[in-house]
Amino acid sequence: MYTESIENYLKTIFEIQKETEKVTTNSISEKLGVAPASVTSMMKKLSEKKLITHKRYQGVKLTGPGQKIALEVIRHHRLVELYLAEALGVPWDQVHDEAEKWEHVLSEDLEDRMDKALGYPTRDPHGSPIPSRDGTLIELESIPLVELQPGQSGVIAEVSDHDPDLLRYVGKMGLYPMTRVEVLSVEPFSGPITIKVEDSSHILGSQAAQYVFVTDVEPGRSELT
Amino acid sequence: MYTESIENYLKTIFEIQKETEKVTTNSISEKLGVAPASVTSMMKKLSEKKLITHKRYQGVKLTGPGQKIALEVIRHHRLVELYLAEALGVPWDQVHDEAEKWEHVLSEDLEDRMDKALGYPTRDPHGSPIPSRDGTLIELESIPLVELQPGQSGVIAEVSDHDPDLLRYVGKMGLYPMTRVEVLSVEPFSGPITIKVEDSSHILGSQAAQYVFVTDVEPGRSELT
DNA sequence: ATCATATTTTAGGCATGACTAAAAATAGTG
DNA sequence: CACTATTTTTAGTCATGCCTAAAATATGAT
Repeated sequence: MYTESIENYLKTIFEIQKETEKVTTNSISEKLGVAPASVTSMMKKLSEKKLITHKRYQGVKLTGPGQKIALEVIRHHRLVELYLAEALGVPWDQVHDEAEKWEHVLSEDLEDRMDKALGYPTRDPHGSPIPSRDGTLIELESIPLVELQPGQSGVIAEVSDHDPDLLRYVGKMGLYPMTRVEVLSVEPFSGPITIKVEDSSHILGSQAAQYVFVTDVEPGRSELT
Repeated sequence: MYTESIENYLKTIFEIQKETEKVTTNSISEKLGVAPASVTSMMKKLSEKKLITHKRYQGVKLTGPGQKIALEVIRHHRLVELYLAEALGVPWDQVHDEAEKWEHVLSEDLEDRMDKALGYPTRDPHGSPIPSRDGTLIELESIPLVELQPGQSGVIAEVSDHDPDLLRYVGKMGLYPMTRVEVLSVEPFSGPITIKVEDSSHILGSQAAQYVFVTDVEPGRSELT
């Protein structure tokens, strides 16, 4: 078993790897909230354990075993998030912080029991895919809501869970995964967009619309008029 | 917030205090599985934080605040045990070990949610009382099953959860809390006893019978014949 | 009461994982 | 290409919580 700290580093590296190709010391430092020097010394340790490869000044990359562990932690995290939401009614803006703690103390047995109780789910409350037990992660093709043209509509695939305030904000509009949303208008110069969700319309800041991802994009009604 | 280590020490001191009056360095050392010297240095730290009083070579005692924290940890532990058993079907011999980890990461919010989901319970799966949120613990009057005379019967109040093997052993006989058990015979020289649980009889070692506690003791049928 | 034994404490170390400050390597700009 | 700014690493510290070995204190038997 690895320490909580190691699990967090591996998870963080995996998440950065997913969006920026090159995983730098600074990016890990920022995301994890530790000093860059602390990252370097941990990278040395992870290299020795063959969980990452690390060329001095050149960033890091997870090895097979390293990625396996990262995915296990992420599986724990997302299963717990969903469990807390479904079984205990924890609001979706709170499940992330709780899962950050639980992910490290979840036994394999309890993982299985939760998985079963939830009916072997594939998505967490924010729409992120839950890795399978053998470490397979199926990413859903999706684009940021902010990129949709007026008249286009899409189905919410995923909402970034990095900020509870954002989740509460978009949650109030009903922007949950699986919900269809139509873009009515887009203000220029990265201005707000007007959207329609379940027959009521809302104004959404472009910043927030960057963190809401949609799939299944269709031309929408305005194309037909 | 206190460290996991501090929480474990306080919980352990509370548990020893409950059964032996004087809490010695060695008893803490054994129960916690750490060297006596480690205990001494932790006692120094807990004294400075006013969580215990400590006279050199004279044992320790929890202060009010120290006991409060101990009871919070125990409340977490027992609530989690019951939750795991009820909600996820974890067998009663496994809940203790899982709860040892969960008790330290349970937020107040989740504590409340579990408490509510369970219907504000007062006993964990082993029959131990769950302290209330304000730190009140109601001990049930009970005596070891081994002290019952042939013919007497009682209701299982509590089974020690210190050994999973014991729990599996007595569980197979149906010796769960709230179950009535009758002592049919007692072999001399601390020999095994014969018991009747739900119309089937079993032989129980005296060692095990020491860890099963009963209440509501009645003379039983053999007194009437 | 004394002396051996058991208990507890002190002293000194070690691993983990964080930090700051300073040095080294890289990247960007004229 | 040189020079500055940024990034990364090294060096040295620190707190936590554990350890062993040795010293101090307490306990119990004669």
